[in-house]
Amino acid sequence: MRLNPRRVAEVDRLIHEPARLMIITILSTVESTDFLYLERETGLTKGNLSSHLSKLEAADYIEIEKTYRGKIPLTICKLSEKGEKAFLNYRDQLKYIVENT
Amino acid sequence: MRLNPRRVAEVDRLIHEPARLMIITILSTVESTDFLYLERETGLTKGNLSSHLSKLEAADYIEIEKTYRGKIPLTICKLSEKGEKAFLNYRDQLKYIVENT
DNA sequence: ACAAATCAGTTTGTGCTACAAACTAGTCTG
DNA sequence: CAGACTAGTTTGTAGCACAAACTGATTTGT
Repeated sequence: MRLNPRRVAEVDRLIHEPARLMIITILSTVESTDFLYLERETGLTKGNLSSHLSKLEAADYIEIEKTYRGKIPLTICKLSEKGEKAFLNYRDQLKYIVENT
Repeated sequence: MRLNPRRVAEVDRLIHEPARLMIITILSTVESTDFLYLERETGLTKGNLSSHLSKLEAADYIEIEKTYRGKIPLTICKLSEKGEKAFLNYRDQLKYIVENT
C-alpha cells in the first residue's frame, strides 16, 4: 500500500483546525448542546468560540438556534447532516493517514 | 471510553498543517530525499515548499544537507530523530481522535 | 432604587502564517 | 555570449486564529 501525499493535503481545513475539531468532536457525541457547555469543554474564550461557531454555521456544518433559558439567552448548537458527513469523511482521511504511515 | 476535547487541541501544529504533513509523511517512508522529489510529490510551489522546509528545520524535525549533483545544487532532506518522534506522537493523536468519535 | 457585578455572547484589532510572485545565482544551449 | 533553464530563496499579501474590549440584558448588594 502506497500513500498518496496529495490526499493528505485534501483534508477539510474547516474541520482540521484544532479548535473547530474540538467543537465538532463534541457535537458528534451529543444530540445538541449549548454555548456555555462548549466553552467549558473546549477551554476556548467566548470570542474565539463564537467566531468558530459562526464559521461552522456559515458552512452549514452546524445549526445554531438562539432561544432563552428563562430570561437568559441560550445558544443551542447541533451538527447538521452536512456537518456529520463532512466529519465522517474527515475521520476517513485521518484513518488513511494513520494506516498508511 | 470518553473523549477529552482538550487533547484534540494539543496536536502539534507544526505537523498538523497539511503541507507539512505531506512532507513529513513522505519523509517518514524514505531514508532521505531531495527538494525536487518533494516538489513533485506534494505539488507545492518551490517557494512554499522552501519555507515549510525551513520551518521544519528550525524545529529540528528535519535535517537539510546542501550539496551538489554534478554542478547543480541539490538539497537533501531527512527526518531527524526528533521529527520522527514528533510524528509518531502526532499519529497517536490522530488515532485517538479516530478511535474515540 | 440604583450602582456594581454577572451572564451570554459579538465585534474589533492584531500578530502570525500559508501561499505565490518575484527574484537570485549559477548552468546549459544554440 | 544572449537567452533559457535549474534549483532554490526572499518578499509581499491576503486570510485566519485568537484575545481584548464591547454590548445588552439580568441579578445582587446596600
